[in-house]
Order: sequence, then C-alpha cells, then structure tokens
Amino acid sequence: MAAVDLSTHPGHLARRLQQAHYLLWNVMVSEEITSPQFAVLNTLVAEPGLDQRTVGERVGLDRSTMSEVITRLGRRGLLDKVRDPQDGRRFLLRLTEDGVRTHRRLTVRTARMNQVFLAPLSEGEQSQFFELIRRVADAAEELRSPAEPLRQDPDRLGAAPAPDVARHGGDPVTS
Amino acid sequence: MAAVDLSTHPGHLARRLQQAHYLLWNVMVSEEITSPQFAVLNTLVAEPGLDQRTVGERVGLDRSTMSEVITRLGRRGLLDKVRDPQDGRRFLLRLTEDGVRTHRRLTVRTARMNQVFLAPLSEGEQSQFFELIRRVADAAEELRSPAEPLRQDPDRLGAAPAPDVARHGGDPVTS
DNA sequence: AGCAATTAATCAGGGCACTGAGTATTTCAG
DNA sequence: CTGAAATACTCAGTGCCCTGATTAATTGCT
Repeated sequence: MAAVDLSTHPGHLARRLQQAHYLLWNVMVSEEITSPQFAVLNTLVAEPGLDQRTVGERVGLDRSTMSEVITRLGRRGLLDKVRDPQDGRRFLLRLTEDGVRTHRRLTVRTARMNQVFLAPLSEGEQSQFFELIRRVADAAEELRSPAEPLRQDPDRLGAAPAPDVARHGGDPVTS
Repeated sequence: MAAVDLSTHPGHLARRLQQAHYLLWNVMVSEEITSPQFAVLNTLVAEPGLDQRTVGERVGLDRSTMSEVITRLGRRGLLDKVRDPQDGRRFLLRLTEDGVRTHRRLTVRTARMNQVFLAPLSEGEQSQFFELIRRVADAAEELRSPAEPLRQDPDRLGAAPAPDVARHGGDPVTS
C-alpha cells in the first residue's frame, strides 16, 4: 500500500545502469581490467607522473579506493609507483610499456562496448543522456565540496534546501 | 596522446552518478539503511511473503548480494525470514512492525532527497532522464537474459534474439 | 520408487566505495 | 628552530556486486 515506484528513483536507476554496464564490460572489454582501472590508465596516458590523490580526483575515486586500485595495477605490472623526491609523502605514478599497450587495446574495445550499450538511443538522445547525467552528478558533487566558496551558510546539509521544488501537486513518489 | 574523454563514457558517468547518490543518501536519508536495503523493504511492503530470489529479481540484486542484504535487515530486526512449508528450499520474507515503520519514515526522506538530487533538471528533463536511463539499462539486461518467450513457440528457445547493435554509421568513439 | 536434473540459498573470493583512525612527511606559526 | 597543523597515503571495518562452488530440497524421468 505505501510502496513507491522505484523506477522514479534516480538512485535505483543509477544502480541498475551501473550493474548493466559492469556486466557488459566483463563480456565485451575485459575480465581482468575493470572500468575504474581503465579510467586510471587513461588518466596516466594523458598525464604521466601524477600522484595518487590527483589521479583520484580526475577519475572520481577516493583516497582509499585509489590505494587499492593502484596496488592491483602495480601487481599486474601496468604501472610504476615511485616516491616523489620533491615531496616524500607523494607517490608518482607512471604507466609501464605493458600499461600503455593494455590501455590502447582496451580503448578499442571500450569504444565498441559504448556503441552497443548506447545503441537503444538515437544520436541526439545520447547527447541528452550524457548531458543530463553529467549535470545531476556535478550538482550533487557541488553539494559536498562547496568548490568555489560562494559565500553561503555552510550548515544546510541536514536541513531541507530546495525551496523551489515542491510545485507540482501530485508528487511522483508519494505513498 | 591516445587518451579518451571519459565524460563520453556511459559507464564512467553511471559510476559517478551512483557515487553522488550514495553520498547524498547518507546525508539526507539514512546512515543505517542503504538504498538497496530500502528497495527490499519497499518490495516487501507491496508484496509480503515473497522469497529471496523473487525480491532480488524485483529490485535487481543477485542471489549472493540478496543473501547478505537480507541478513543485515534481519539482524536489525526489520524483517523475518521463515522457511516455506510448501517448499523447503525457499525462505519467505515479511517485514516486522519496525520494518514497516522504518520504510514509512524513509519514504518521506527519500522523496525529499530525490527532489534535491534532481533539482538541476526541469520537469521535462527529469522525465527524459528517467526514460533514457531506463531504456539503456533495460536493453543491456535484455542482452544477457533473452527475456521470456511470450508464446510457446518451441523453436526459438536457444536462439539469440538481438540482431540489432551496430547501426548508425557515424560512431563517436571509433577505434 | 529411485536417481538425475533443477532450484533456493549460502559460502569463498575478488573488486569497488565510503568513513574514521593511524603513519610519515612537509609546512607553518611563534 | 621547534612543535602544531596540514597533507599523502595506508589500514580496519562495513556494505554492495559479481562469479563459481557447495548444500539442501524439489521435480522430473524412467
């Protein structure tokens, strides 16, 4: 009776989307290298010698997960990790030959997979798809890290913001 | 040089979207009950007495994860798990009073959170958002499980039902 | 009836994701 | 210059997510 329709819950959809992607990735791209691992390789192809924290920032992995992922990639011999002589807290990351080769190989497959994954959408819809998800994700990230301090009360996380939202009478997820 | 733009990779976007949702959920909904757990509660409000497998099917959780989630919810006293007297392999699931109360409380907060989460999109864009994600996720799921034969046509059980895929010529991320 | 699939659930194991605590190193303030 | 604060990384603990193997119960086939 009081149950809601999960198909109108963005979190539920996001989870299903990611699961679907995970499965297709395993089939079409690699069973060894995961999508987050590929993101790390990709970042280091563009900018060799970054430290872990910065790579994590680029691809959206937190410090702990980053640590694990780097360990795995290092274990597979895809990257080297050396202490920064300038700053002994940092580790600088650089792909090995094998890492570069692996990235190149997976890039091709990833492109193919993306086509299959997005095949149900027209070209225009694909752009919309990217755009909408990006906007929602970016906005939610802003909520956490105020980024540019826009000079607002820092204490409104627990409260109910969004005074503009509740306009449409029949809200979609009410009991 | 050969690096790709991750913002055109649906998998990367899906991951970022889910992470953003996870964080907001923790702040605005609950630190105890997760979004997948809520999905299970929600299903059992609508259909008490389902077995684990069916609930997992409804919310998109595989048998293993389902087992863990059920254990946690049971440990918190939110649901009861009893063996099906008709079929001793199954466990039938039913919310406790506390489970129902928890679901009701979280339903309100979840609705608020969804509004905040989707606030960057207009009403029309929100519909698009749901629609596009749903279509992609559904299609990807079809790729794995050939769905159910709507007739009893006996000669297409093992056949591959999806001859579509590579259609539009101008691929955005070609090898 | 009796034995071979099939099915529901669990377990083992690998990986992603977060928080909070701990370690080492650098920076900064007095 | 020296002790406090900040920073980079690691570790412990929890939870989600998948596959493949295992266990227990049911169904199906002869």
